Amino acid sequence: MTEKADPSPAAIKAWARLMRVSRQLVERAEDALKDGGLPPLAWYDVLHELAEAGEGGLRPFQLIERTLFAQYNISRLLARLEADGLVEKLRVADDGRGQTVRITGKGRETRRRMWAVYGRSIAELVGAKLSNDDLDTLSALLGRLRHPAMPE
Amino acid sequence: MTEKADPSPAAIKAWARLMRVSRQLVERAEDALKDGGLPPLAWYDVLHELAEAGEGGLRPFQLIERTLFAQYNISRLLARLEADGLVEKLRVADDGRGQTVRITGKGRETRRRMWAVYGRSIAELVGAKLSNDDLDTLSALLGRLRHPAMPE
DNA sequence: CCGATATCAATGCAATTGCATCTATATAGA
DNA sequence: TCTATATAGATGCAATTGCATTGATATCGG
Repeated sequence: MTEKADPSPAAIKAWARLMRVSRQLVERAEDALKDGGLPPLAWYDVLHELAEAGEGGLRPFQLIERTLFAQYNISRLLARLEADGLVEKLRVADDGRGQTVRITGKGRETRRRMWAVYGRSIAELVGAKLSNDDLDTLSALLGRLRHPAMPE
Repeated sequence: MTEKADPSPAAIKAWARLMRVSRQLVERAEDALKDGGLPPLAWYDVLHELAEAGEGGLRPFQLIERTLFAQYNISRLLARLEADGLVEKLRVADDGRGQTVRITGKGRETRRRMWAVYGRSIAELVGAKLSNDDLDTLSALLGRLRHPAMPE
């Protein structure tokens, strides 16, 4: 019976805050990267996943699962990263359709330089605003908003 | 001395959740609107502000303050809204540079139809996942992440 | 083995975004 | 008043996004 109910005021407020705050924070993190002459956040997300994945690399569709970017978006983002020499694409033996994407040394270096700025943004924008207990509470609440069957 | 510190694990986790969850939720709300043959969320944001503003309307720069959209973005969004007959632009007497933007009847109607879908998304994606107490806690925590000197 | 269907990834094209700049009016200061 | 600067908003152009589709290989059912 709660199927089509209008949202409660509390839900609307939480939604509005979530939308507004997340946009603000993204914008500020992006600005910090730009000011540092560094690539946008999206590049970091991909480089981060690839760095975690190690030498084995990842298939593009695995990046899609992990980052939530659209397929065409990953396809073109990888093309740009490759053009910049930050990743390399390798034919994969057992699947003629696909490829494996691996981060390069230059890619790791770029990721490190981005993290110096990005990590600082996170520390300032979030770490400095809430105690660790509050941060954990926030993480837990946000975790309950994830779509079912989402990793991490 | 905490100036340039790296972010704590708790901060990183909260940041990651915030980025991921907010993107997921936006995407799902956008999808719901699309499925209903309705305009994107950005239109709702503007129509909502204009509806709240009433007959007096708002100046574009006021919309920029309220919605956080970039100036060029508002400029073109308003052009599209006007082309669709959802808003109208009025010369304003005491400032020859500017204009006042007012929502039309059709604009109000569109906003209503969007809310039927958008509100339901909020109810499902947020209202159904957390108790009102938890929603209030979430709002409070997010509120502490706002950039200083931000409205609502 | 064969055709039907599913999956992986790329891409043409339209719409939107971002950046830098531009026009026009307003305001401040000499 | 006249010039310099600031503010409001629009816009040309490049980059990115979104959508739909395509090409290529894999897999499944018979």
